[in-house]
Amino acid sequence: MSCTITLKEKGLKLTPQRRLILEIIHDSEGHLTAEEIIEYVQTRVPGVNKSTIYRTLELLEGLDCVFRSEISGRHVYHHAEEGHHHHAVCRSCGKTIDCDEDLFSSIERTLESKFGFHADLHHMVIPGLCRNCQQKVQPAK
Amino acid sequence: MSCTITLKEKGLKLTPQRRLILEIIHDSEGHLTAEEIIEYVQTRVPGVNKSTIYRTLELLEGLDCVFRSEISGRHVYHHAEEGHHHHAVCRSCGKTIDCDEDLFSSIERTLESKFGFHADLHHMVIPGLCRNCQQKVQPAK
DNA sequence: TTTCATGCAAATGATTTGCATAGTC
DNA sequence: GACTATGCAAATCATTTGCATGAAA
Repeated sequence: MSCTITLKEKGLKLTPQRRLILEIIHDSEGHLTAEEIIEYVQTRVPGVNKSTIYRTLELLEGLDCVFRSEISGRHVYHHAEEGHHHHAVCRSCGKTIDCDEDLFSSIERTLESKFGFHADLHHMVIPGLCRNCQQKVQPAK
Repeated sequence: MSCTITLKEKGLKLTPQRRLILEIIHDSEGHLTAEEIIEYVQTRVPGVNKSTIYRTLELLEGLDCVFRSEISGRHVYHHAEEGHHHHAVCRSCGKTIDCDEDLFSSIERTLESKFGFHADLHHMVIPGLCRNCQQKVQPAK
């Protein structure tokens, strides 16, 4: 993994905890919330502390090994090798659809030319309803 | 204000606190964070409690008197009469540019036809850099 | 005079931080 | 052995909640 090399180059240590966290993010397609990562880490190796995981994630983000974004205030991570892209997330079932990086590029161009605003639309989370959940009856509650 | 009528119709009470909060949201163009609203309310009437303000905002959202969205985990409100629209927010100076409601409509169409995904892109917050801040030298830190 | 709303204080929940100890290089 | 990383516990910070009191209708 390129990340382990990056760690070494920076004089940072490759601890078992960091290996494990890297491995988990690496093996998952799509994004993981910080909580999911904590859960998976602790399932495999009980006793690893939350703080360690948060600190590692912050570190890896700084090294551009993982990208971080936010879904309703929570941190969400995916590994950098996936490249930038967007997620359409179903608010009913949670299913995620990965979308192309340039989905928003026309909007970036519009904002640039209209307002001179340089938008960062690199890893958007798009809320909505997936095909299946649209078909379910939506109770008026 | 239509909101006060809505309150009465629902058998809800029009208290001074609610009046004030409505007035503040109404008088501001653009969005306000919950914290800003709390600050403005307490400047005008010291002693109004945070919980009251949060509860009122929640209530007003339920009545569709205000719209709520999120900027980096924080609640952000604007009054409903402005209609749906989007904000391009400069991450350097905080300046906000209001954008047209249908800025994202082509993306909505793309997601719909490609994946059958029904996106809710009603009140997006678009991070980026405004014209002025792009011109400032970006120190490498 | 009966709901509904407020204030207060305490709870929440994700994330962060200080500090002593332990592990990597 | 030096310096970094970890675990633990306590601190944050925005938001929420329970409950007794107070105010609209």
